[in-house]
Amino acid sequence: MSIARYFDGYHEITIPAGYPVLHQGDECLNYFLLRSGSVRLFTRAASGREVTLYHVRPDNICVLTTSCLLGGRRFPAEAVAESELKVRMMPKARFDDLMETAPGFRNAVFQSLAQRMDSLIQTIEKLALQPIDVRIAQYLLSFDTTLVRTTHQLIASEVGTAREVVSRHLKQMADRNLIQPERGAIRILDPGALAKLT
Amino acid sequence: MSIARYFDGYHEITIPAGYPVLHQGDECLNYFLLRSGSVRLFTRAASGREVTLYHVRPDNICVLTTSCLLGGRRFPAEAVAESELKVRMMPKARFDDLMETAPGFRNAVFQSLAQRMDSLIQTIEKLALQPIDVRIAQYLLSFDTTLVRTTHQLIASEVGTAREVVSRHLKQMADRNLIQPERGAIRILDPGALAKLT
DNA sequence: CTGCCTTGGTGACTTAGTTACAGACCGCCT
DNA sequence: AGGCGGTCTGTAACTAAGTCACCAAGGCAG
Repeated sequence: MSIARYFDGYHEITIPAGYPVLHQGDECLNYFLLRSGSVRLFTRAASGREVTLYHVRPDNICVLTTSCLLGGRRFPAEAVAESELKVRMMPKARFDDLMETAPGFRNAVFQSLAQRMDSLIQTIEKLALQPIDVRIAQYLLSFDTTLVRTTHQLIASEVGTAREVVSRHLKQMADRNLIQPERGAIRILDPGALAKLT
Repeated sequence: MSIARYFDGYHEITIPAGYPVLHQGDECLNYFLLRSGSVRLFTRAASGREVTLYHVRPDNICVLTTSCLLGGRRFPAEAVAESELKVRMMPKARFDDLMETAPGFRNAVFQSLAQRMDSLIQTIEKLALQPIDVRIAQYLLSFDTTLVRTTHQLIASEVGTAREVVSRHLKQMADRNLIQPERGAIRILDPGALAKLT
C-alpha cells in the first residue's frame, strides 16, 4: 500500500535538477516524500571519486533521512536532484505520531527500510564480487531504453570505479558493436549480447 | 535502552561455533536475539570469493532477519556462528504484537535498522574508495588486542578481496615491522604506524 | 609416522585504478 | 561568425589489485 496519502495536505515544493538536496553531515529535521523526479545518493572520497549508494524514486520516502532522524545521526551521504523534484515534507513530530498510531504507515516505513537494506547488500556484492564490465552492462540495461542519456563519469559513480576505466570498457564494447557511444549518451545496439555478459 | 528484556522467558538455545545458522534463500520464521557469541553474515560468489556484510554481536537482534520477515523475503546472505552462540527466538506473531503495542521495542528495532544501514553504507564506501592496505589495517586494529586470531582467508572476506592479495600486503607490513605473522594469528607490533595508514 | 587438511607463500599474468594529458563538442558572448 | 570556457571523451604509461597455478609448512587423526 502506498505511503503517499499520509502526506496529503502537506505543502509541495519544487527543486530544480542538479540541486544538492543534502550534504554529508547535514541535520535532518523533516521526513520527505518524493512525488516526482529522482534523487541520487552517493559518497565522495577526498580524491573526488564517488560511489552511488542508491536512488530515491517517486512515492519513496528517503529511508536515509528516516534512519538519520531515528538514530539522531547526521546525514551520511550527499544527495543531489537528478531531475526536477516535487517533494512533500512532514515534520518529525507528525511522523512520530503516525508511527505510533497508524499501523499502515509504520508498515510502509518498515518495508522501505527492508527494501533499501536489500539493495545496499546487492551493491556490496556487486562491488566486491563482480567484474566491471558486468556492472556496466547491468547499469546500461537497467534503463529499458536503447538510448541511455548518461556520461562516463556518471556510470563510473554508479558502478563504483573511475571514469577512465569506464571509457576503456565502453570502447571495447563499441569495438564489439554492442553499443555506440554518443556525446552525453550511449546507444545500445545489442541488448542480448550485453545481457549475456551479466 | 536494551531490547533484551522483551526476550525474557523465551527459551535459550546453544549453537556450536562454525554452525551455518542461515543460508541464502532460507525462510525466516522467528526473530532472534543474540545473547552471547558472534555471527558473521556474508555472501559468496560462484568463484568462492566472499564478502562479509557485517557481524551480529550480543544484545543485537539480527536486522536482516527482521527485514526479511517484514518484507516477506528470503534471507539474502549466509550466516555462520563465529563462536558458540546463545540465542533466544521469538515467534513472528509476538514480534508483530510488540511492534504494535510497545513503543520502546519498536524504537529499539528501528535503531537497529538505522545503525545497520549506516554500517552497510560505510562498507560500500570502503570497498569502492579505500585501498586494500588501509582496509586491512582498520580490520586488524578493530580488535583492540595485539594478537588477532584470524586467517588470511578471513581477512580477505572481511575487506572484500582475495586471499593472495591479503598475504602480499601482510608480508609488506611484516617487512616494515608493523606486524608479525603467526599461523592462524597476526601479532600487531606497531599499532601507531598501522593507524597512520588509515 | 604417515597422510591429509588447513593455512600461508609466491611467480606470472590479467584486470582495474591513477596520473597526466589532449582533443572534441557545446553553449554563450560579442 | 568567431572565440572562449566548460563539460565530456580518449588514451598512454604506470601502479595496484585480482586470478591462476602451484608448492610448502604446520598440525591433527588414524
